[in-house]
Amino acid sequence: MKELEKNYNPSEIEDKLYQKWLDKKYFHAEPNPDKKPFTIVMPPPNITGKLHMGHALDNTMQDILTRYKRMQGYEALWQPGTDHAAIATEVKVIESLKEQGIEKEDLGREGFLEKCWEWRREYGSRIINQLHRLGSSADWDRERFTMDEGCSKAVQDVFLKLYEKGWIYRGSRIINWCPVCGTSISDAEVEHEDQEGFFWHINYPIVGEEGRFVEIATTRPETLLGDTAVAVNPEDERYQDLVGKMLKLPLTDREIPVIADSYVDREFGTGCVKITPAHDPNDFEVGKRHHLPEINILNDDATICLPGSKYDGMDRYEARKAMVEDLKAQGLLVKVVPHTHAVGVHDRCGVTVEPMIKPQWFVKMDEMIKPAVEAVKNGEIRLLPSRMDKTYFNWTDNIRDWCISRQLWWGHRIPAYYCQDCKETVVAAEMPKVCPRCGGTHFKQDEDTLDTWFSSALWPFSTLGWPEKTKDLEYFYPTDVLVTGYDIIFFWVIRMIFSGYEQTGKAPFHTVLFHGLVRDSQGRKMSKSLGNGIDPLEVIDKYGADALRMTLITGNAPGNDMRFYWERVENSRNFANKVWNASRFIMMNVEKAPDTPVSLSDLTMADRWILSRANRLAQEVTENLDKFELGIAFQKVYDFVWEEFCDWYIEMVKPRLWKDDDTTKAAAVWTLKTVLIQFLKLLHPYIPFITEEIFCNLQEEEESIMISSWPVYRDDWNFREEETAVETIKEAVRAIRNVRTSMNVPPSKKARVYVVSENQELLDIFEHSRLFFASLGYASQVVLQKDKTGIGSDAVSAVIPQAVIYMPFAELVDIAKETERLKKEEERLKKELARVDGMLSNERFVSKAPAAKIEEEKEKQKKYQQMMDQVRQRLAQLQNQ
RNA sequence: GGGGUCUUAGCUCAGCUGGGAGAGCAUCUGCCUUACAAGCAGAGGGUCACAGGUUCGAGCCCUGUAGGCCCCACCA
Repeated sequence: MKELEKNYNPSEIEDKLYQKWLDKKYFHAEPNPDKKPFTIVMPPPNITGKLHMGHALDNTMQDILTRYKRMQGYEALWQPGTDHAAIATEVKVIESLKEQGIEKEDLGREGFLEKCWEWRREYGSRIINQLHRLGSSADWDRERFTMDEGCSKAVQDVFLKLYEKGWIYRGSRIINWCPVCGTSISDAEVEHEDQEGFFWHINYPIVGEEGRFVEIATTRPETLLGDTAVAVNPEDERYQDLVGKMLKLPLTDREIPVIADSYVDREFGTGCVKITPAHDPNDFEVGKRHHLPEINILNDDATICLPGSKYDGMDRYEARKAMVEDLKAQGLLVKVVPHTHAVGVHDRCGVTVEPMIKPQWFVKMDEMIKPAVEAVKNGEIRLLPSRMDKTYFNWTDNIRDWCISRQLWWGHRIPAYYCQDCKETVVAAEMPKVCPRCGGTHFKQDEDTLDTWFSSALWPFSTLGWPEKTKDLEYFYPTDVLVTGYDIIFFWVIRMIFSGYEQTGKAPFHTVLFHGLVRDSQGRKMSKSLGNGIDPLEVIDKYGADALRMTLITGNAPGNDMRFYWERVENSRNFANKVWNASRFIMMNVEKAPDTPVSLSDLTMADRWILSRANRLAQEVTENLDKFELGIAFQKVYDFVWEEFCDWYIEMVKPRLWKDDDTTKAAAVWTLKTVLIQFLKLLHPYIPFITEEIFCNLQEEEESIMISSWPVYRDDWNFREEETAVETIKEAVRAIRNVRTSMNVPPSKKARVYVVSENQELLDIFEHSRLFFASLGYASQVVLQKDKTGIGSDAVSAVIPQAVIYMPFAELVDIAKETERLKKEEERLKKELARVDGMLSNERFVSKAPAAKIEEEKEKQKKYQQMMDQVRQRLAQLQNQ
């Protein structure tokens, strides 16, 4: 047994303990037929990432669940890894190359990829090391990477399978194009933000009808160059005669038809819509319906592409300006109206995306999504909090095909090969030798790579060895819980679910536990641009990982965002210190009864009380954890440790430890140690470091708390009577302290305390607790009796249920003050009685409420009435003085 | 336009299936009591946004109103 430092100092022990856990391989999981598996797959952080509060929260939650299950005897696997993060990594590498004056293209594909791998080798594990600091008990021996050999094989297999099935196809469709990143992106990667812009009203002259125009309104005048029609609603009387006529497209020499399509809203704008099939998703659909030509007017960098035109080569916004000027000059600009509208921007770079028609690869979603919808509907997969269901279905109900090709180099290359002789497409694991159509032997692989999320979608099973039928896969899959932020439900969660069903025939997990965002103290999102981010590592340095973990897990309901306050970290640190000092106290006293055998029958009332409380605590905490109520479970242990154990039990036990000849000393020591170990175990998943440090200093039988057994409820530790008895004593002590404080009696001044009650059982309770009741109640002597014999009329009193407590403070008694105090008590009791009486005299309550509830209220009525009688007696007494 | 969510003590938030309003911080008053001043003992402070409804009983369930936040969405 080691003596502990006075204050808990996390930095001294955390690294040492983490290293011990690693050395002992406690985090490692292997298929074990004697145990049940429990699996969590870690959302793979980007290799470009740096640990932020979101990661800290996410991983703390996963660690809590993993450690809990491990202690419960499960073969607990927390599967870690990192994500190649295609765009983010390319951007980083390109940046670092630029600093050296090198362009991506200079290196060529191979050269550039080599740089990416180099970058990954250098920085890719940084975030993993940061996760170590948190105490994460993931199985690092199994660390995976979305572009490692196995995961890449999984990606390729899935691609080939879906292609064969016809669910992956290549097509020229309208997609979102990021002109800065130079790649297509999926719908999910487009963020809509309201921007203040204008509505430009433009007149298109009607061919052959001099002086007659059709007025259209647009927010993007530059797209006019790609117009191939103007549409009106077929029901719109105003424009009936126009349908079929031709219009002269301004600034060009083209003529375009007026068509009728019900897509047009008669009420909005002028009721005439310019149709640009190549640069607007709606117009694209309209164009398909009416077989309109699609004219692409943009280059990949969003400059105008219209050879021969004066606008050719201009930036899109420059061209807009120039064209508006020209229209004005020609008298075709009718008016300009300010207009706020939603603009799609790329979520990575914030640049306005351009819808464009490009040949891309897509995943057909309509069939594949079905089992994923069904699974959440029938509860096979449970989303927590359950309100996430709506968000989920909103997406699945409106799902569109998924654009999976990216014009990037860093990523899984699409396994499609084009015959250079006949343009035949061959999708295969390797480059084909001979073209099945023309017999040609020259092939070129598709230049594109896959959306990063395509590989993330396979993460729960690709990390376990799929598509091979590995032992790991068989044992650990399906995984159990997925813990992640609600912000990636569309990107990742849904895609894992449909991929899991499609590829493995099973749900990848049965529960998804969502958490919210960690915001700053003003409720703002933490962001680089605001500079308001708080570095979790800084928190760990200052207050310890345990304090950070507690802060992140408490004071917030599941799935809700939370604010980060340093004050809350301090409170967490204080709790850690409290646990530390309680343990210190116990260690300082254990040798007072070393190795004395103790049986339950040796325990005193107080011992049984705290043991019983600790017993039920374990039961409740287990229930809460099983329901994934991590914060509630922790709060319960927190309250137990601080209030019941430290503020009450330790104080109760002190006189027994100080007294040399106390016969119950061994029982006290045993109880202290037993309850301490009990709650250390309950706390360990939350605060792994401090609990391990204490546990190892406290005992020698077990080498680590993290592989010790989780407390279970035991019938022989259930002592209801003692619990009630101690509650009575606590009430009496509180009453005494209250009286003393209101009279300004200093703690140093002890007083004789009389407990007067006609109830012998009650007196017995006080008899049994004489020793600690005296110390907690600042009593020089405790006198128990059935009447007021020997108590001066000038003693102060406090009424508790079924008893009155008297303290002779003759010289301190202020009759007026005493009366005031009792009047206040009378008022309180009056209110209580009025409430109870009101309920019980309500016929409808008595006839309809459950019997137990009625009985409960009757008991209360009795208790309050009895206390009221005592208070009034006492008041009468005072008045006679 | 659709959906979600929030409105509870000065601040930040809990409050599980409806049965006497809670925590931390802050404030006030005493205490360096031999584990802890990162502590101990006490105190003050709330028409649970508003209006209806269901119920014996509503912070909790239903409807509506106001305000805040978020997500989704092809009104040019």
